[in-house]
Parts: sequence; C-alpha cells; structure tokens
Amino acid sequence: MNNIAKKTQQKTRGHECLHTGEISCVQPSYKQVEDFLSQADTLCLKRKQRFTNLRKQVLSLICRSEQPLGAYALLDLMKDAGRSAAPPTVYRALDFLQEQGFVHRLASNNTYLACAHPQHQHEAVFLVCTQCGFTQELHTDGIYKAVESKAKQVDFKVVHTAVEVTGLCAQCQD
Amino acid sequence: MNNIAKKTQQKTRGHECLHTGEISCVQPSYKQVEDFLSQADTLCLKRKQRFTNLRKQVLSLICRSEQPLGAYALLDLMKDAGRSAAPPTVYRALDFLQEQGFVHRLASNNTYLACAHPQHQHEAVFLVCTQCGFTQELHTDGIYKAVESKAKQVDFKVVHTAVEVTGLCAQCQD
DNA sequence: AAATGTAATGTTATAATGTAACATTATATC
DNA sequence: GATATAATGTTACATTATAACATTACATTT
Repeated sequence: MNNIAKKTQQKTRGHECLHTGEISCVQPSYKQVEDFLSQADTLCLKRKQRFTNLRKQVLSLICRSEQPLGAYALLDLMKDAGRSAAPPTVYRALDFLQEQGFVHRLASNNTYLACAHPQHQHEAVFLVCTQCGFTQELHTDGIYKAVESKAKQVDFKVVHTAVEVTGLCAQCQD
Repeated sequence: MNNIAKKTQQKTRGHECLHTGEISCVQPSYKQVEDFLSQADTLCLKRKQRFTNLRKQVLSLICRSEQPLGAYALLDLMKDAGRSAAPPTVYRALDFLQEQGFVHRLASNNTYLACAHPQHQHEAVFLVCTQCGFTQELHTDGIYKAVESKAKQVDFKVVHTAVEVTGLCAQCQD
C-alpha cells in the first residue's frame, strides 16, 4: 500500500473507464498519470497558463489517489514529499486546477479529484459511495441539457451544474 | 427590512411558485409559513416525531428567510430571538428537519432552505445565483430517473441525488 | 545583463463550518 | 411517581477555508 493509499484508507481495486476518452475516470495507472500530466502541460501551454511545479505536484497527487482527496490530506502528502506547505498553497493550486478544468471539487464531502476529461467541457455526474468513499465520474448525456432547458424557463443563466449522487457502490451493497 | 433580511443582505422581491404544490418554493408569505409549519406539525404527528419548539423555531426562521441560511446566520437569529444557542443546537435541529424532508442543504454554499414540497419525496434541482444569492427550487421530471438508470449500469445503489446549479438569475443578468 | 512589473508562492494569523463528549432537562411509558 | 429515552444545553475542539502581507520567480523591456 502506497503513501496516498495510507492517507485515504483506500482499497485498491480495478476499474473500467466509464467514458470513451483515453483517461480513466477512476483509477489511472501510473502510465495514465503521466499521460494526464502531459495533457495538462499541453493545455496550459496552449492557454498560456503556467503549469508550475507546485501545480504539477498537486495534480499528480490527485491523479495518483484512487479516491478524492481533501485539501488537508493533500497538504500532508505534500509535506511527506518534502515540500513546506500551508493551506493557502494547496487551495491556490486547487483553484488553478479547477479553473483549467483538470480537477473537480465534490461539494458533498469537500474533496477534489482529477477530471476524467480535461480536454473538453463535459457533463460530470459523480457517484460517491458513502460506505467506502469510492467515487466515480459517470458519463451521461442530456442531463445538463434538461437542467438548462428548465432553467431557461425561469430565465436563469446556467454557469455550472453539479450533480452529486450518494449511495452504495457495487462492492458495498453486499 | 426585517431582521432576517438584514442578516442575509437579501433583497425583497416577489416570486412565483415554480411548482404545482401549495407551498411556494422561494418566498413564502407569512401565511404560507404558517401553513408550512402546520403541515410539518401534521407530518410529525403522523410519523410519531416530536416537533419541538426548537425545531419549530429553526424551521420557521428558514421559512421566513428569502434566501438559504447558513448555520451560523441561523444561530445569530436564534440569539436575537432570545434563545441561548450553540452550534450543536442548530445543527441538530437541521439534521432533524432534513431527515423529515422539511429542509434541504445546499452543499455548494453550506446553506439550508425550506423544502418546497415537504409532503412527498420529489426531485430537487436548485438554481443558485452567485451574484445575489437568490435560490429557487426547480421542479423537474426525469433527471433523477436518468441518473439512477445510469448508476444502475455500474451497479451503484442511489440513496441521494443533489443537483445544484450556479449561475445568474433573471435580475442579475442585466 | 540590469531594471521593472506581474504572477506565483511563502507565511502568519484567523475566519467559517461542523462535531465529539458529556451534563442536564423534558417527555413518554410503565 | 419511577424509570427509560429522547431532546437540549454546554464546553471544547476538529475541520475546512481565506485574508493579508512578505518574498520569490518569471517575463519583458531596456
């Protein structure tokens, strides 16, 4: 069990990507983390944003975690990795990564996880197991559109839609 | 401007109920608050739950607020009303009211608001204006079902679905 | 290369949100 | 009325997040 796994008490298990994209939405292998970081790098270059070591490190830690990480868990991991870090450090990095669409924030449990599809805007529906914390990003169609259409009826301009579902994952139902 | 309005910096304005039900989802008038409390009373009786003064007071404050209230704003209002109160007091009341389905919690901004339809389970989609804080509960069909159906595909048992939309309300778009 | 301006990060302190644990009071049931 | 249970009071503290200002790194111009 690696360090990240220790911090989050997560269990290792295999997953399929629920999306069509090339990046697994739930458990990127080491190679996929590399790909992910490299994609982020490319996107930042294109957007003239600075993908600094700090931001890279935070994104890397989030990617390597099998579960969404809290800001302070992240902070601990950074300290373990030898970097002096205080809360603003990690929160600022998270802000940046969210702005760039590399990570999502789960409001229901104050955690952060890598976006499954950083390269484009997409619907993000999260299934959070309340038993084990396992979280998956679900690929859906039409839910956002349905929401937006309803919102339009009351003249509300949608900026962000969050769909967070809690319940029991396959393993925890037994 | 009343006390609650002061605490929340809310602006007064009229709203239509977006639902078909008898309770306005966004701005209950005083009469509707009475109705709401009376309905809650009836439901508690039916469910053999105790609708104590504390719980009644908290629900009343939430109902009378035009905006979702944070726990500490609620706490202040209770103190203003002469009740000695500490955080656990209000959090416990909120827990009860949520369990009974009388109030919802908005995870995106840690606030609580009266449920538009306490009398039955229903979809709840919230539109939150990031400019003025105005929040409305939208009546939708099929969104939860779509989520559930997708979740089923990955063998996830849904317990709770939260749909929170941020953006600009009609007034704030100008 | 030095000077300058801006963005990013470091650092300290503190705000905002939420809960654990145990004492006390109220209510229901026997 | 005695007893058990639920609700509330109270203290202390845990967790999550941000404000404010100092310092460093980087990009750009000179």
